[in-house]
Amino acid sequence: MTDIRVRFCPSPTGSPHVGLARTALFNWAFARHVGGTFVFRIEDTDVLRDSEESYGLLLDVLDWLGLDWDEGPRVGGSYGPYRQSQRFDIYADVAHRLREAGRAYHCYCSQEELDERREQARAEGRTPGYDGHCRHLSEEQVVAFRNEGREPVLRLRMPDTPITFDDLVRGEITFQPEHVPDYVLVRANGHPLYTLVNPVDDALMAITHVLRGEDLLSSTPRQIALYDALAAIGVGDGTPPVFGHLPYVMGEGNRKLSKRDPEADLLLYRERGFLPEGLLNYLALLGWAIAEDRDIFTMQEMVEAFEIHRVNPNPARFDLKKCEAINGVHLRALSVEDLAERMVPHLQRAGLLGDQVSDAERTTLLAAAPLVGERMTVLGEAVDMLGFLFVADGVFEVDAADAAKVLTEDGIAVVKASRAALESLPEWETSAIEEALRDALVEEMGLKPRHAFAPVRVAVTGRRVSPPLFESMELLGRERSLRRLDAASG
RNA sequence: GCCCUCAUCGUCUAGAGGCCUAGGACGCCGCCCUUUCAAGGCGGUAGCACGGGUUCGAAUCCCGUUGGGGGCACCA
Repeated sequence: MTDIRVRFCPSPTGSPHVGLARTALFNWAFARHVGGTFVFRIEDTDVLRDSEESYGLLLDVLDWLGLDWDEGPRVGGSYGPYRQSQRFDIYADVAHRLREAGRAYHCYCSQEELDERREQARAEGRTPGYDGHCRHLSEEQVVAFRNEGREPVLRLRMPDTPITFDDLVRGEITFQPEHVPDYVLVRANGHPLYTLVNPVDDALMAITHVLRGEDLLSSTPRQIALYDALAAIGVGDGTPPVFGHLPYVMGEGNRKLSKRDPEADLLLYRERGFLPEGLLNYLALLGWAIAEDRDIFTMQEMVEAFEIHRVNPNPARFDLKKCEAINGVHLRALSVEDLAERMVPHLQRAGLLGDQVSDAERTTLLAAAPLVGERMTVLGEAVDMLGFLFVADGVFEVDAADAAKVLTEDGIAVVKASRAALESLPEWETSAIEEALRDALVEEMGLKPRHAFAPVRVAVTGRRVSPPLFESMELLGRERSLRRLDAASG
């Protein structure tokens, strides 16, 4: 084995989902760990379901996650093109030669006939797969079918021997020939199927290792058989890739996380402000562990440690809570500058910042970042937490429910007292503010701290839950803070 | 129905025959810290699906059962 080549080959349908990201991650980590080549191929042979928008999203999301590829769209490579929609002539040629060589044959059975025989087989307790009906048609039969106007599909002639392979995560697996019937490579309308194009491109692109979801496990013997047939016509060397079937990522209940599952939409995670490194770290935990007592790591650390045979074969439930917790750890590890920078798009989307961030706003953001960093699990939470700093006074509103709870008659008295204590403060900074408020509210009014500061907090930040109060007031500035105290008193 | 596959706390996992009185993490509960909320610290809760073997010894190996998942397409 010289050059290790792995591929990630999604179909551009719908919105990218987390299962896809996990597969991409494991392929990527494997390739990087062994110093191999990571190929990104687009399997867009399904004209009905594939979309250009989806294709764009795929690139977008991989970029966001930082899973870079060595060959594929945009970067090219010597095995291109990397979009299967641009390779139809290759498949047509391969299909033709497969038939010439007798490794595949035309099948004229109609859908109805197939269904009928399948039902019958099922009823009789036999394996319901294709029965090899058209395996050995005579010239006359073919002519007769043609005359009926039938268009044939192309089927691979499967060997009548068991097929065994050594799965990287599951060990040795054997399929008996009666359970892998001759299957369709090319539709009657001439369109090649996944079952043909996927192995053909793997062979043509010299892929050595295939890591994919366990849903493809039972199609593996078919692909191995095709590899052999392909070698017979000079495509590839007949050595099938080594397969490794990754466990499912399950959703609520005990179902595979499907594209329709809202929890599965990767774009949603980006919108909510998950960090790519946080999401990836969590995804890596679904079937793999870096060490006995550790689950936080960087992608670089993952690459160094990733061993495919250490992947656990059992399906994993996606746990949003844990995903958030892991993300929170990564978020807290960010530098102040980095965190501030990453919050910007979320604040912009909420309309709290404009397209151009002013120097003053940036300064505020930098000062606020350490206050909120340890309070967030995803970046999107910055909107609620920092809104009070960036919203114009005219637009600022106190949360009604919080006001009702805290800005009672007593509460308003507290607000008024704090206003009085603060208005002539010589220096507007955190410790001075704290000292003044403690003197006025805790010492003089005899309030417990928690009761003393709650009304002030609501008046100034609009909520009972906020970043630390005194720091927040310093950031807000004297003028705006006093105005809000006034507004709450009135 | 047949084939394939999986099986450790609620969840993700560590465990490659003795290091296991089964470890870690999330969650949950309690305490500490505390201007709110968090973060942090400390402690607690909870698991080897079942039954047979093999072995001096099994969470670990074998067989079976049960349960889950996937497949048996002109989907991927």
